[in-house]
Amino acid sequence: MAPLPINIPDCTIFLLAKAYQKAHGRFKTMLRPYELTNLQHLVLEGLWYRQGATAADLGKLLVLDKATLSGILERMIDAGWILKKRDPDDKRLFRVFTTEKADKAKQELIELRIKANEELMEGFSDKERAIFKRLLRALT
Amino acid sequence: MAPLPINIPDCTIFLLAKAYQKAHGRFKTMLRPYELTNLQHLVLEGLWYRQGATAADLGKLLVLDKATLSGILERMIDAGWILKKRDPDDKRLFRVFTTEKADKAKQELIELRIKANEELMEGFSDKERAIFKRLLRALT
DNA sequence: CTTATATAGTTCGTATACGAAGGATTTTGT
DNA sequence: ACAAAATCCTTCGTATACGAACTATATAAG
Repeated sequence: MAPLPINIPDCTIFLLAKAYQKAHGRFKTMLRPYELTNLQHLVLEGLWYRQGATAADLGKLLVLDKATLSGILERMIDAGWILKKRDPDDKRLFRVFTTEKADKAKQELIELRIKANEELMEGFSDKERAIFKRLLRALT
Repeated sequence: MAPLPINIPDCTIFLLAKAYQKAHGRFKTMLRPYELTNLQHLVLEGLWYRQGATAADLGKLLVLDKATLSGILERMIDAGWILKKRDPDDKRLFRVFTTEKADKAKQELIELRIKANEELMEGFSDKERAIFKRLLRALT
């Protein structure tokens, strides 16, 4: 019954955490020249997909806590990546838009993410990539 | 050449982040009654595996930044889970040990992690579990 | 045996994460 | 119409993360 010996490297949650940690770290490094963090990049992609989304919309789309998003958006406004505009019809919410600065880097930033994904799975066959994505999706 | 339309849910890095986020959140909830965080639990398992490890050892074993570990160990000492003892032969380092409080909960805590892993992959077949772990391991 | 270098930890600064509480505003139920 | 409930967002508290600078100690080099 004793689940010993303990084998941490065999724990799937641990493996998942470490795979994420590594992928995150690599993309973070790639983003450094742009002075963007991973989440800030994600928010930009979300906005290019849904320009004018509210913070709540972004939270749902990107699966981010609204408290987390609040700080991220603030820093992105300070850095000139995005703009917030109060919705005149519902003064509780505001809508978020990318700035020209962001849009100028759009192609480059999207290609960067694609490249990061490619590098992440460069050792995987097409079949493995498909399985991996399917299993990850099943966990979300 | 234009990589549009953007499809965030198809980005493997995003899927990995969200799968991790969910698994992490679920285990966090399971740990709440013990007043332990995910990383604190991980440190305990690391110590049960390598009692008397130095912070540097733990950092290597658990793939944690030493700066991160520093704060975690401090809070665990305050909560009475672990102890630090200076190494008499090398006064730069100290060795970390679990306390009786931790050891009393050992079986329960290890079983909890096993249960969390089981729940995480309950929808996967044995074959899928093996593939998933193999692919995750390949990323680390 | 000193100086140069390497290693162990801490501390600082910045950026997530997220539960919980709070303020503003809108919608609902009667 | 109006109090109650729901929604949007901010703020606070705590816990990661991690690069960089710093202190203390140990080891290597000449």
